[in-house]
Amino acid sequence: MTMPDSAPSNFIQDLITEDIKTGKYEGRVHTRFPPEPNGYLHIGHAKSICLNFGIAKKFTGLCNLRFDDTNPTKEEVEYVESIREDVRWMGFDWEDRMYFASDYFEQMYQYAVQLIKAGKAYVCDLTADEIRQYRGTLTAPGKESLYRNRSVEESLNLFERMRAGEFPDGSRTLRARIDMSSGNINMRDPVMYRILHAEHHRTGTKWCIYPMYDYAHCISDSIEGITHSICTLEFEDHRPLYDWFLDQLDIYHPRQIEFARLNLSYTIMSKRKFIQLVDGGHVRGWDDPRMPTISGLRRRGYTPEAIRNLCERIGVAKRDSVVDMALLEYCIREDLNKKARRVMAVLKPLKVVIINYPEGTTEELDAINNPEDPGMGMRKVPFSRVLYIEREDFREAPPKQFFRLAPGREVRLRYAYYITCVNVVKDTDGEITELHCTYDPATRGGDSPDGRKVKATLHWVSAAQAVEAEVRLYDYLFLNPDPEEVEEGKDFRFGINPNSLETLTTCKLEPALADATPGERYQFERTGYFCVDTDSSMEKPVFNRIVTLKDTWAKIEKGRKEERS
RNA sequence: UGGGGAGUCGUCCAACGGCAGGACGGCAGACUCUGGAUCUGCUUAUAGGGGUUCGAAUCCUCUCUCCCCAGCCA
Repeated sequence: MTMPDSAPSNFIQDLITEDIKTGKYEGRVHTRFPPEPNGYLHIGHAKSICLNFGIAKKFTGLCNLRFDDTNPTKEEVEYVESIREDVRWMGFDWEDRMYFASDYFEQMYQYAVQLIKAGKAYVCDLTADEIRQYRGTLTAPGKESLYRNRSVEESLNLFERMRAGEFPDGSRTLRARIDMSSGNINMRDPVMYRILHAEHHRTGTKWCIYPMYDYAHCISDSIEGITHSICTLEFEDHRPLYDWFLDQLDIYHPRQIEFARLNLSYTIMSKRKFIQLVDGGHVRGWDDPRMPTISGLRRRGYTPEAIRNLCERIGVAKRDSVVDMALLEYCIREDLNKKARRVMAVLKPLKVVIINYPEGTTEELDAINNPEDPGMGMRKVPFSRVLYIEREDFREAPPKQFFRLAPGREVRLRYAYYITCVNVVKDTDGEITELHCTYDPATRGGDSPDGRKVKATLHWVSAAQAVEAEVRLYDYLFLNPDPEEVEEGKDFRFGINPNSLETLTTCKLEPALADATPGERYQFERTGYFCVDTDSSMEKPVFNRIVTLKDTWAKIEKGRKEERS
């Protein structure tokens, strides 16, 4: 795994460096990645993963994987499995340090008893509704619960019986006794434990009371000897509570540091909305290649290297920000440019007959597998009288700056010959069905001995040997860079891109692709990077377009279209 | 109108009292058997007003704007 030392520093590293200098935590650095196993990880989590594991590595410290599983009604083993897989795939190793907050339930219970004894916590019989009313508002202080001053003995007794299962869900809570008039609502006697007669994916039915995040998280960090507990901005005003519990308990006290979560243009990053996309049939599942989930990106063909690189490039700060999707695309192109084998594939085929090429003849031409890496070698590509080229590569009436094939024009077929279009064949509807071209035998391999130049080089596939395939072209899931920005009264689904998936079923691939296996990535020359989908089979290969190549001509055309409208 | 945060190129991140810099994007150009890659150049920013200072993005002050918080979710 590479995490170059050139990785730019950030304010968190600065704080840690300072802590090391002053001898806080004896110079140790120990972080954790603490997902709740209630859904699949997305690229926003990737930022946190890279940050936490990256910092540990940079300071030769450790990073734990810890599941924050304090809410049995939402959490499932299925998610812990997928999270483990995703973190591992991202290239990080927690070694033997995979923990669960639920591992610490007994200790948390004991600490809670301790807080009750110290008069710092009490059992409250208010209903959820009453608690809400008593909490006050953003501008008005709260009211103290009438149970706030009940005796330590009574609270102790009640808390014990809560654990024993004597009370129904929601009937009582354990609350911290802090300050109902605090400007910080989190400090208005927050709930520490609630009664939940629910089966937990790890502890089964052992518990019917479960700790709340604020109480569980700081204690988990403390138990694991975490030095720097890195979380997102919305927890900033929970920090006083984090500190309060640890101070009251007088136990080892990590430092919480908050950073801005990742947002990406043209996509969303919320579990709730992912579910709406999946349930609404807008995507095919959590691992749909259009989803910003790690599993979606993986299926799409993104590499861990590219995602890690993105995380490094975007930096870490406290300001809310939206990273341009173009940067993610840059990262995957950069990675795949070095690694992906080049191959020819015609997505939207147009038949070409080389009328002066002998019938029934096939020859093998040499092609380079990766011009960026000569070590990847060469391959043979069959050439014959009938070929396919890309429909887009021919224009009967070529516009200005269109260099590709047109009537009477000569272009190069990559690694093959120069050809000239001599005739356009159409059907009764006027649709072009095939092209007749002549080739120049002297240009075999793609160079002309007389030194004449052509302005375009086209990719092509020999018809007789072509492999048929399905190719899925993806576009952004949303039309607007900010999916939240929709018409008054409409929700984010109104902005879904209806054309985020285009399925092509008649694609022609060069025979080298016949035995491509799921997960393999290729560059289809001139069109983009593609990855063999998990739906793929020998009978019917399926490819996902990971990202297009930069396309100057497409940009020119797009510019013209916009000028006209 | 309570509390907590944040404001630097279009976007993201630097600059920690001393020439506002990098990356992506965009725009030009060079090169090219991928209109790819590569290379070169250009473009554009310190929210606003006061103050301190030889010197302010940075320190002080006032104002403005944006984000988060009223789950027995995390």
